[in-house]
Amino acid sequence: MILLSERSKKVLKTIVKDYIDTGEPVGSRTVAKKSDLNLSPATIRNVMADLEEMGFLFQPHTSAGRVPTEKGFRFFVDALLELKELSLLEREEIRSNYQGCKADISELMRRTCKILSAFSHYTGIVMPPPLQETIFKHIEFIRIRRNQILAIFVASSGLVQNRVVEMEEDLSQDELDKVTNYLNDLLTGLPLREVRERIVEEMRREKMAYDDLLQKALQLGGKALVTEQERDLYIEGQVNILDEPEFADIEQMKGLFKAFEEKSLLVKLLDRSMKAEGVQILFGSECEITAIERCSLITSTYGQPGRFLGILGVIGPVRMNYSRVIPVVDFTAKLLTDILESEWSSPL
DNA sequence: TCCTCTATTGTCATGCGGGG
DNA sequence: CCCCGCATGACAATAGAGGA
Repeated sequence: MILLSERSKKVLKTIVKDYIDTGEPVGSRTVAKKSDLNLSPATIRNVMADLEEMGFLFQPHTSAGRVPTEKGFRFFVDALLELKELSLLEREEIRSNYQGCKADISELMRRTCKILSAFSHYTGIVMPPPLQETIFKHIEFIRIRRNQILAIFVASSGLVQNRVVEMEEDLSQDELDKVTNYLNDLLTGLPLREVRERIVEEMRREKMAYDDLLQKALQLGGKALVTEQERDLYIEGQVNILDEPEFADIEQMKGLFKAFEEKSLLVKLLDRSMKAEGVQILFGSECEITAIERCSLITSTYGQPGRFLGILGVIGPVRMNYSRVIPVVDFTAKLLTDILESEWSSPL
């Protein structure tokens, strides 16, 4: 923990706040006026020089004011930030956004993402619960053309997933209906992570019975349901970031949008944040992704402690209104947890 | 391209108050 | 009474912005 005098803290706080408001470097005169310290600009300058030496501030050029560094922001959010509680009205407003989508998990995720983006005015991201944890409810196969079958999987959560499966051998729709019935009998009620074992086990047994169709059914089920751990990511409100002057540079912006597009990097980053409970803040370079190094990421896990289902958050400029966005992320995560606990985990 | 204007800085001499 | 630390106002230096 870094030790700073009360005065230095106040100066730093004033600078960070002002910088968040204006986006402009902050000069000693401004600090002298805006802080409740009754000191002259020359005195503030000395403090600012100290803070710069310690790495909390930096100067874009000699005749400019100071801008907080990442370290400055980090100290600000860790030690100086006063959170502004969401008003009752805002809470109600957020809650009302969930009306009527509780059965469908992808809709739930999409709305959560929209809420995050709308209430923060930045970019919302939500990583849904891993498919592995969902419970098998129903599967349906439809023949599209020779060797190609559309698999429609419905989880008890309401999640629906479509996938096109290639089969070496052709199956008629009639056969597929039998396959459908067989698999539904076999798998209903199982969490997806147990489906693989069940299929393997069943294949071994069916081999003994030499039932060709059932063999194929199991093969098909395996292809449709057993997936590598791919995780989807919902992103909403990318455009909001364009309003920020920091991203006026075209190259910067391109990189940022590319990062939004290939989600795998973000997924990795979010996975890392899954380890800790509650609200977390990562600044630019801490994210270890060059494209978003001018951004910061506020996340929170959702689900019960010890059994997190996923993670959600907001990406915005480092110069972000933390006192507002942190409560939005926190509240949304808790609300989503409640919704999932009451609707989603209940059997069928 | 160059010049002027403006904002901000660092530094320095000065003054003030407390402790020895 | 002197010394020390600290706050302050004055001032020159510097660099970006904007106009000719």
